[in-house]
Amino acid sequence: MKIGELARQTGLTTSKLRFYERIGLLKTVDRRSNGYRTYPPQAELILGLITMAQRAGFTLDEIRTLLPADLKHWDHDALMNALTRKIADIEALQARLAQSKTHLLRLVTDIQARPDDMDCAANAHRVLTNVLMEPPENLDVTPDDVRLLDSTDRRLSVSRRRSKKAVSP
Amino acid sequence: MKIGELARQTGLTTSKLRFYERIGLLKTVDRRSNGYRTYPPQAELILGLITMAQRAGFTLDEIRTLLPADLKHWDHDALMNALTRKIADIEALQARLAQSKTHLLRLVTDIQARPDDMDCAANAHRVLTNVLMEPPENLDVTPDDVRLLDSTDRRLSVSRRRSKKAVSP
DNA sequence: CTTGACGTTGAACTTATGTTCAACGTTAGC
DNA sequence: GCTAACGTTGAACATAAGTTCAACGTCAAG
Repeated sequence: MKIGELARQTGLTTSKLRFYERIGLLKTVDRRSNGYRTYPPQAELILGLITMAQRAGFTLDEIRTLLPADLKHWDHDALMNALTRKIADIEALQARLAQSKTHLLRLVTDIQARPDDMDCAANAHRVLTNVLMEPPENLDVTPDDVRLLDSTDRRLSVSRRRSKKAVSP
Repeated sequence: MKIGELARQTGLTTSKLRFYERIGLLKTVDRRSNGYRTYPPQAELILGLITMAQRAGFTLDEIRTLLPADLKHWDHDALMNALTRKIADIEALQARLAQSKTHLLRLVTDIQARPDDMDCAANAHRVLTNVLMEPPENLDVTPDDVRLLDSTDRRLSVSRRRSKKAVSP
C-alpha cells in the first residue's frame, strides 16, 4: 500500500503518516525500489490504535513507548500501568474542571446579583473583591500532563484567532 | 514598585511580568529615569485577576481582550458572554473526559478478563478487535477552543475540531 | 512527449506560554 | 571604588503535534 492509499484508508494526512514515521511511532514501513514508501495492511490497524490512544489522552510519546513492535506481544505491566495512570490523570482533571466550573458559575451569579441601587463601577469593585478573596483553591493533586486531542484537527479555513506579533515600540 | 518586588508579591517570575507586558496584557507599567520598570500597587490586583482567569481556563489572549484598562469599567456583555461560553466549553470537556475514562476503564477490565485458557497473544488479539470495533464515539458538541491551565502550567488542551477537507470514502 | 497526479526530502513555520542567555547598565552597602 | 544584587534588552530555546513549502523524482494515460 502506498502512502496516499493508506492516508485515504485511515483518514489521516500523508504528512501525518510521514511525521509518525519520523518520530519512530510508525515503524511498519518499507521502501520500494523507486523510493516510495510501502505499508503492510497491518499499518491500518496500528494507525487505528494510535488514533484511539490519542483520543484517550495519550501523547504520541507515550504511545510510542507502549506500542510493541509485534501487536501480539504487549508489555502487559507497562500497559496496565499507563492505563491506570491515565485514568487517574483524567480524574484529577475532572476535579479541576468541576472546580473551575463552580468558580465561574459563582462569578456569573455574583455579577448578576448587583443590587439595584449600586452602580456598575461599585458592583465591579464588589465582585472584584469577592473574587480576589477566594482562596488559592489548592488542588494539590497535580497529575502528569494530560492532553486530549480530538480526532480531526484540521485548521484550514477556520477563522483562527490571530496572535498579534508583539507590539514593538 | 520595581519588578522584583512585584514578582515577590505576586509569586510570579520577573520574566513572566516582562512577557505579559510584551504581549500587551499588563499595561500598568511606567519607567523610571534609569529605565527601570515601576508598577502601581494596582498591578498586583490585576495580576491576581490574570492568574485567576488563567486558572479558570482563559487564554492570555482572551484575558487581554476582556480586561479593561480601568478595572471599574468592564465590558459587561463581553464578559458575561465569555464566562458563559467558557462554562459551556468546560461542560463539553467534562463530557469528553467522562467518555475517555469510561473507555479506558472498559479497556482495563477487558484486558483483565482474559480467559484462563487463552494465551497472551490470543488475548491481545481479542482485546484489540474489541477495541477497534468501538464506534468513533461521535462527541459532536463542538465547543470552541478550551484551554485549561493549572497553577503549575501543565495543560490540557482541546483543539478545535473542524470537519476536514476530505476525501470521500 | 507532455501532463497531472502522486511521491520524495529537509527545513522552516505554527500555537501558547513562557524561560534562558549573553551582554550590558544601575544601585546599595561596605 | 568594589562587589553583589538587581535591572535592561533582544534573541533563541522549549514543548507537541503536526503543516507547509520548494525543489525535485516517478508513473500512467493520452
